Amino acid sequence: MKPTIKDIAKEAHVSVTTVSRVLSNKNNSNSDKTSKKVRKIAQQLGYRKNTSAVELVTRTSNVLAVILTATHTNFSDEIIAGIQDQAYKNGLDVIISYAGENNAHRQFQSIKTIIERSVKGILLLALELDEKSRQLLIQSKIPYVFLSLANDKKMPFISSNDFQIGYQATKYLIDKGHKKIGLAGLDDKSFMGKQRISGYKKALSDNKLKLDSEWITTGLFTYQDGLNSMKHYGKRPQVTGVVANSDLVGVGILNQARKFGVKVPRDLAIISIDGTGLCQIVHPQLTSITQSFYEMGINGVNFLLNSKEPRRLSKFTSIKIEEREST
Amino acid sequence: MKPTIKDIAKEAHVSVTTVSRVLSNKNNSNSDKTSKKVRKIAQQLGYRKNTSAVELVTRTSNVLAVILTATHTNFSDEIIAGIQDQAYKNGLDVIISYAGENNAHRQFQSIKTIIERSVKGILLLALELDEKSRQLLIQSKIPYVFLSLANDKKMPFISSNDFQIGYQATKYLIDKGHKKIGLAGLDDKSFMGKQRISGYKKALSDNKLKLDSEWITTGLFTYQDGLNSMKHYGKRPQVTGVVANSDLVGVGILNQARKFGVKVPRDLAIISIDGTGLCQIVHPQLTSITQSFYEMGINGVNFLLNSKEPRRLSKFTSIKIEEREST
DNA sequence: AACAGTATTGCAATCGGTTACAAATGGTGT
DNA sequence: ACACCATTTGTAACCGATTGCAATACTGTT
Repeated sequence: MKPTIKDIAKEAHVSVTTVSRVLSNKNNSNSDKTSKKVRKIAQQLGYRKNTSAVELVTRTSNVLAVILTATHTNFSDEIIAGIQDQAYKNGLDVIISYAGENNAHRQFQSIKTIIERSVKGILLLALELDEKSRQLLIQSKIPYVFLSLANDKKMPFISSNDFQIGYQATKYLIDKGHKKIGLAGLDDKSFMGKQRISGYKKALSDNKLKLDSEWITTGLFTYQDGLNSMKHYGKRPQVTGVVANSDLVGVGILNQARKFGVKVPRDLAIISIDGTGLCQIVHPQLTSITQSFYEMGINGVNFLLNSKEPRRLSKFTSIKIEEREST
Repeated sequence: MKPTIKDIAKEAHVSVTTVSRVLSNKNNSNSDKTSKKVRKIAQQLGYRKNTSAVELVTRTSNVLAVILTATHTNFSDEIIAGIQDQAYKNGLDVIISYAGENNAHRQFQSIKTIIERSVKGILLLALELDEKSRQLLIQSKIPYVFLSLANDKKMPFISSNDFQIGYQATKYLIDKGHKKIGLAGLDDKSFMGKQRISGYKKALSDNKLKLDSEWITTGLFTYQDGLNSMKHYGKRPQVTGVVANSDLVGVGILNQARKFGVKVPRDLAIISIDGTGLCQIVHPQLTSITQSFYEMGINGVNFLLNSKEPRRLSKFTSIKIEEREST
């Protein structure tokens, strides 16, 4: 049987109270001698705290939960790194749960499991919640924050400003002299997609450029969507520049362009949104609007730690343009 | 305050025992009428089980823990997908903890945290444990299994047969007519590295080919190691074929070769070990020894579920060669 | 030596569930 | 009406920690 504080208490001829105080570092009130003795015996017995018991009695837990989709958002690693680092600094543990992809049931299950562990906070990564899961989450009263995906439901989030992303990316190509600019691979049903489209349109109209709705291709930010977009633009592309809505889309466009014999950047300029490592290992390297994913993770944790009462939050992290070889 | 079974009991005019039985589906012994009533009230009150309490009293948990490094992450997604799917089928929850990269302290911390939650089993992904962490893990008596990384310490693992990987990859190039074959980017200190080197050497000697130790470059399976390896091989490469020890290494070699004006596969053939999606989105697409990562995840979970008493396991999952454009 | 004041320690209740065992209830056959 | 057994329900102990409060042990002062 695994040793408990009772065993230690017996061995050390003290009460469990004393053992508990020593082992949870309330050392302001125990003598050095006793502390040392208790710690030594705990060590000898190979004692491990039972977290369930602690959480039960203290009614708190020092765990942050991250929920993400399995959809291969290749930037989630960066966000998670930020979360982990910041959590670690604050003595918190992190547990991660994959909610399947677009599987409402699994999503619900995942959130339910998390809630039943009464974690300290929940970070939702690039996750679009269906209504039922959303109710569950709100009802739980556990602080939460969406990362990387904003939303229009008045739920707290930290993300890039997607209007700005759409605007800046487009503006960048305009400044390079392009007049026919595509926007590829985004989900025009999502809040994020709408924002980017608005930014894109605004940049065009601000510069007195007309827009052809054929230039916008929809999708779910995947590699395949990139290929499809390029096929749509054609061998003699109807656009001279394109804003790829994820790095994978960018690479897809790039590869299909190569197949078509369309030279990048000579015949087609590409600017890719995200700026993950992928941009640098393809050829030509992709110019990108780089998001501050790591920072999103950091900020997300900070927000949860300071939110005693549920409060509103809409925070944008910075974006920057990194020019590489595709423009 | 969050409702407990006591609240439900009061509301339903039954005892907590009854509520507990209903809500944990021991319905073999409760009347339908009571069950329905209890469930309805639980629903109304927005009741959520307190997992800590359950785990405390039952002394079990239905959680599997995954520990991984931040390092060679580009195949861990596949393994995790396998783990998740299989865990889900068995009604288990999965929590994931990143142990930092090569940070012994963080590794130890991570394992300690997991153990204190007394999970049902631990899956260690591509993780090389230092001695202290290893002791802790063994001492905990919790079933565990290493995935993707074999080891010589008599600890259970599921991985590919790295000797075979080294052998097959080399043999493949030999069959293509290559006589000077490099082995790039592996850690020759690790068990895995040693196995691959043995396989590589055996394939050469079986075919009466001599070996030049300059052809083996060491590293930690990173993109940068790929670049370095190619720089080492030179503009007029001393090898005509190379076995890249990870997809990232393969891409690194590819890109540096392009910079050198070395044409792949004409001047240099590349076969890459892992076979993740990356192989298909670079140009030319990389031929690969593809590992069964998803299957590793499945098998890992199954092993943990069947291991009442800690037992030995050395299981190899299948590998296959997928020919693409780089050879 | 007595006493106040402070530093340590221990008692016992508590967190929210589960479960062995006992008690109550209900149905059946005679 | 009663014995008998099966079904359903309840009582109370327990899991392993934390913590308010009371009890005890020390310390220095007069």
